[in-house]
Amino acid sequence: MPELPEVETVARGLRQAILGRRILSVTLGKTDFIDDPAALEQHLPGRQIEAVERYGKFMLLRLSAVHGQTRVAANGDAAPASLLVHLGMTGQIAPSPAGQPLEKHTHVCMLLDDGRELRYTDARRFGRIAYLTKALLAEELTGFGADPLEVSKEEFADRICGRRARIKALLLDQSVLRGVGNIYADESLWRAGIHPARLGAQLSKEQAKRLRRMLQEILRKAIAMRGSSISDFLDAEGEPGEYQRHHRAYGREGKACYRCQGLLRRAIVAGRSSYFCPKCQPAPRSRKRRS
DNA sequence: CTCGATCCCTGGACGC
DNA sequence: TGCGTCCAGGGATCGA
Repeated sequence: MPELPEVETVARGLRQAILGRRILSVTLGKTDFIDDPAALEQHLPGRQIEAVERYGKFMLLRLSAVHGQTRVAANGDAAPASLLVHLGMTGQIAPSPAGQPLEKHTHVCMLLDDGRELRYTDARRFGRIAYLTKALLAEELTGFGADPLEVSKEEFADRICGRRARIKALLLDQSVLRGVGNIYADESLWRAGIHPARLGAQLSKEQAKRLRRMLQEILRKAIAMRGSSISDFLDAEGEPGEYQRHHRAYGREGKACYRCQGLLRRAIVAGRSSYFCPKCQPAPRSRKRRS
């Protein structure tokens, strides 16, 4: 479940590990989650990894132009480009010595110029990998919402308070905020004392302000602790994160609330399991049937 | 605009 | 031990 903090952790690890390396060749396994597998094989070799960025839950490997190519394409094929990586639920990307046996579910291997291989593994293949030219990348990144760590309180309120969708759905909506997933949505709602089924429009300015502050605090702390490892998240060094120890809501159904000692509940909100404290996060007036 | 349902996929938990 | 079933969930898509 890599969300913003986990993706940020992986991106930082990759930055340390592979910046400046050149990709020599590409080997593919299953490719049904790759936009255009042939493009990877064709366009990655010869390019240098110049930067690793995070955009929401995406990672962006910025690739150099191809130099010394005898047949430089007129269609911009040799120009700088990017590799877009989304880890989905179970994606992992990390360098390992080229000789090392392949982990199960390894679907992309990029041989680097220092004898290592950058490998992508993904059991469920909910992830996504795409080779993108500058124009395609720009197109790909339109329609995303604000970065939750950067968003001002005014913009946050604007994006939330006018909406009739549930706050949980809004937090998960990547076109509202980019990078928040189920764990950090629930954690921030618990901290802010807001029920996940409250409508955006039902939040006061004060509540929106508090929610933003809690969300940012939690995301920063989670990044500092290298993310949450629930089932199988590992960073680019193959290490689990530590933030799961600080979860106050996610996965705590039936356990005592850290604030009021009441029992946490789980309900499906916006199609996702949502954990909350019925006492600290009072339910909205129900619009429909409900006991 | 917002909703729920469905699909993608595999591993792990659980019941019998 | 082993099988079947359910669940996890980010995102796309479709119909209501």
